[in-house]
Amino acid sequence: MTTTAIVWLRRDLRIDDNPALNRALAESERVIPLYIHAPEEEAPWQPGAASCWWLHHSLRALEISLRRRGSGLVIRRGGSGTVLREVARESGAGLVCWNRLYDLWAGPRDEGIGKTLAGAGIHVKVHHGSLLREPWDNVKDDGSMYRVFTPFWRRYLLTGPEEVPEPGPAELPPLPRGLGSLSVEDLDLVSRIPWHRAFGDCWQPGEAGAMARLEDFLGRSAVFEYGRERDLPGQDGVSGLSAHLHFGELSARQVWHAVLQAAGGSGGAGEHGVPERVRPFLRQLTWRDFAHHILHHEPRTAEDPFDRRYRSFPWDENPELVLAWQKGRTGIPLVDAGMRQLWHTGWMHNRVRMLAASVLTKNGLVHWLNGARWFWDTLVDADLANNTMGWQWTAGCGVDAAPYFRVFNPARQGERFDPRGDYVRTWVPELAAMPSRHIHEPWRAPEAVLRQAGVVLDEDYPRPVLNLADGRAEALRRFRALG
DNA sequence: TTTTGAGTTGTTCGA
DNA sequence: GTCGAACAACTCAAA
Repeated sequence: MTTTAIVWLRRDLRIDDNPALNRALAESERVIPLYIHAPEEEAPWQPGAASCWWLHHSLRALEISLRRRGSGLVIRRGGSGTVLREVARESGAGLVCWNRLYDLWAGPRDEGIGKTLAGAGIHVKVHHGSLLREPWDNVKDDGSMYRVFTPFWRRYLLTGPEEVPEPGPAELPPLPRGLGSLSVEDLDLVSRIPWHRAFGDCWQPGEAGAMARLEDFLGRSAVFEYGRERDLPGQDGVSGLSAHLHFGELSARQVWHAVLQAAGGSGGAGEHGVPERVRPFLRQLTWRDFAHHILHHEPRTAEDPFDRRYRSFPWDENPELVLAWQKGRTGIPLVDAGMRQLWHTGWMHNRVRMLAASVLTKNGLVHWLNGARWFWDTLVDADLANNTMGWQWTAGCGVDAAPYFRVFNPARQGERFDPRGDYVRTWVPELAAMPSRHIHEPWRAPEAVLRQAGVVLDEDYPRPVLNLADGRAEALRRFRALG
């Protein structure tokens, strides 16, 4: 029996259902939970500012709960391979366990580190802990990847059940004495510019916060209304678990099984193991697996259109539009509401993400990567697989993408999904007194209505900085020319 | 082997 | 006001 094992924690910042941690505990007497800060290894997609804020708080939460169980968290900085060898040497560890990451930079890096450690006589165990299934497990009969979601999802239903989560330890062995560690603060993750000051009111990073959110989502039965409510940004109809899932504060498996349990389903093999009333939500959860499936099989798509024809698409440079879009000053209320919610809370409702992306790429003809990079920096749930898939879907160049002619109309979207204007009123307070009929198109409102609402266009709130109809027509021309 | 039908998230136009 | 058609091309699995 190996006496000391290192658990290399990355984006599995939890104690429950952590296969690497359980493995280390099963095979050794002493266990060292280790976090290595090496953002430069993640280039060119180093964590953005909002992600770093989340990471800071998540690490603190993890450290506290590890200590409560009798252990602690060792934090180091430097090349991951080097630090792992150092800590192994200092502690005499003969085993390193981790849960797999799927990012393009992580695969080769981890494989290299695994070989180096093995060469130094250290055992390595790699586990599956982030997705419902490994990206290579849910493939077509001929072994190739899926390009359409529905068949991918159908296969989940037919070939379930999903793995059951493993309970985590109630107690942990103490850390070996004398192991040096940085503090979370030393990592300097939180920007000195306090633009994230409201994040703490919205989010509780860490395993306990993740569990509380899941329990709330299930407890108030929102999961059963998800099919209807998830599209309404002014309502509390979604789970809000995205960032928790990204950092692995809870696993997709835990969510899957908790939902099934709440629905009283067996979760057994065959489609009927998944009750109808939780299918809409579990289907969305499976989209996360699908995004990782795509990026695993086509890693180039983080920056290159999945549909290669789009490489020659004539995007426009439009820095003024990009700036207005980022600041939530486009003059299109629903888009501005979303962009301000993003800036303020580090998160945006998915319905509005699609609209904001559609306006930037299809009305504004700006390359989707401009939007993807902004989201990357400002979203607390920024995830390369999800972000890439979402932006390429909207731009029309991705897997199972929106057809080029599907261009969202912000006013129509507002009527359908924010009919009373609640969401706009919350995030664009200068329009709060506008009547619902006109709130999504203030530039078309009669003078008297504007006056009554106390809105002076271009002073209190801008007119649209782009002509939606012209942009749409031009986009359709260019997309058609591509075919 | 070939055919067929369906496929996350939409809008506009004309009858 | 409501309704269907048009706006492509391609993937996938079942027949």
